[in-house]
Amino acid sequence: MAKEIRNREENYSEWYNNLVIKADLAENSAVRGCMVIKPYGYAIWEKMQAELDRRFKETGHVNAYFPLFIPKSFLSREAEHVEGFAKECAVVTHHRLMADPGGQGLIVDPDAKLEEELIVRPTSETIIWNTYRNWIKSYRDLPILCNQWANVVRWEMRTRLFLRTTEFLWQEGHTAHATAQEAMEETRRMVEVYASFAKEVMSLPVWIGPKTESERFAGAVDTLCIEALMQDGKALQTGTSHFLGQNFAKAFDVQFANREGRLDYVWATSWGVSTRLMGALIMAHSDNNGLVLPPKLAPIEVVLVPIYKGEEEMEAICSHLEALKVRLQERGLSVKLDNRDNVRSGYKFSEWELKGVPVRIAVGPRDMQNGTVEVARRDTMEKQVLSLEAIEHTVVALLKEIQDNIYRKALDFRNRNTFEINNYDEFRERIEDGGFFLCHWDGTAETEAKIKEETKATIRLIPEREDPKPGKCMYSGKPSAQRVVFARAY
RNA sequence: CGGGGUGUAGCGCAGUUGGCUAGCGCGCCACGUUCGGGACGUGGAGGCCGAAGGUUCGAGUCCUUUCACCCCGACCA
Repeated sequence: MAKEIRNREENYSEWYNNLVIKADLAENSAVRGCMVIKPYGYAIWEKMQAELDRRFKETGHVNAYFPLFIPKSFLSREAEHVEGFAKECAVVTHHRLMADPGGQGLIVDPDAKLEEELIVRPTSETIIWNTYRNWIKSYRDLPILCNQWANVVRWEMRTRLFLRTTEFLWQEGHTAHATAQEAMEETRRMVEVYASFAKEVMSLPVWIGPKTESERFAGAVDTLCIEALMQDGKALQTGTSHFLGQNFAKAFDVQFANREGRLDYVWATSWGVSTRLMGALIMAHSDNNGLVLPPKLAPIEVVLVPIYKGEEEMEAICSHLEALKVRLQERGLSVKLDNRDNVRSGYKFSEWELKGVPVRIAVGPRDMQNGTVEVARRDTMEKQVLSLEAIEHTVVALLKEIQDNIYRKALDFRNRNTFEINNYDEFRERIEDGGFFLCHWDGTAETEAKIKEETKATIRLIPEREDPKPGKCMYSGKPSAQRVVFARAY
């Protein structure tokens, strides 16, 4: 299936777009580069939010909320941060509209010009650190472990549903610590939270590791990330966790009295994942029949479809299914009984497959007689006729099996598409087919830039190995401490 | 911002060297027959042909301008 998709790589964008729209997840809005997340798509996001939030709380974090608007001067405080974000921001310059004196409509009231422009947040480090200054006086105030669920705006030149929209939803954690070590541990802890979330909830295998200097977040000392492989062979960064050192504390003058009574700057981290995760989910698991949702993220885990002739039979089967629905719900499952009488069952089958519902149970007159149901699983498209007895146990077990199987499938795909390459010519050739490439690199930004220029491949991360094996850079032949992960990326 | 493409019904499209009443499929509404993998028949509703200007007896079609969207780059979670 994956191969089928990759064979039409030139149409992958179209495939993805169509899938998103047909599966009723999202559409383009009237506003440039923004998207409308439709109810079915948003339900998936809510499930992600709930799972992530639970994990954040488990690791000692609390939620808070900071303003949407950031005074322009804040953004210019941290030099590298300016470089990274200044070029792509939405700016509020006025606070009032007025009727056009010359005709119809509204114009911006020229008298309502703001003294200092406000930036719609592209990320919240600056406004948060400006706030933290007031919260932190002593080591006793630390650590601060805040997260916020918010929307941010980045005026990217090119947009794509879920992957790169002008406005997107995300969570951003911002923590403050007394020591560098504590902050580094936090950075590590959160990237691990993302990785286990990806694996356990999204059924998505990811690589973990630090970025190279050139790929780092603007203003970070170190950026850890998770990277996943999509079915067209391209990599997707699905989460980041940054060790910010004392950069923002210095820029916003956030100092605290330590145990020895001396003033020191606070150590910081920030970490985030966004609605891009939805894009990853779609591109990693879907097949040509539509979405394939891991049960833990499926808004509907089980759909019940009656098969009938005539009103009488329909009523009998539907009331039978109502009872089954209750039985399944009592097991904590999210169940939909599709009792529409204006479409036929075959139509319903296709529609729920398109939406990625993991398990479908169909019941017709034959089943009514035999006390059976037809159970179909979305991941493999297999069907089997089972006894109605203890069906709820079977379904619960099946959902778990599907969750695991989707992961195994994605892991297998990634393993089959991860290559160790030593020769640059071979690399150039093989990169065209996509995948992750483990190669030696001399550690210089120049080599990294050359390779990117010549092949469009970037270093996604430096994988963490217990015993890194040294070698020679495939490009320059110079010594390399270990292999790094190259890929073409979204 | 560069290169390519597309704008005609809710969606997907056709529309000849300009020609008179703008079409098809899907969907929608009504009725009937159907119903174990995207049903069928009959009837019906739905369009300033992206926008503005021009050429012409006549423009969906030709010319100019403009806007929007999509794809490929640069930018990026």
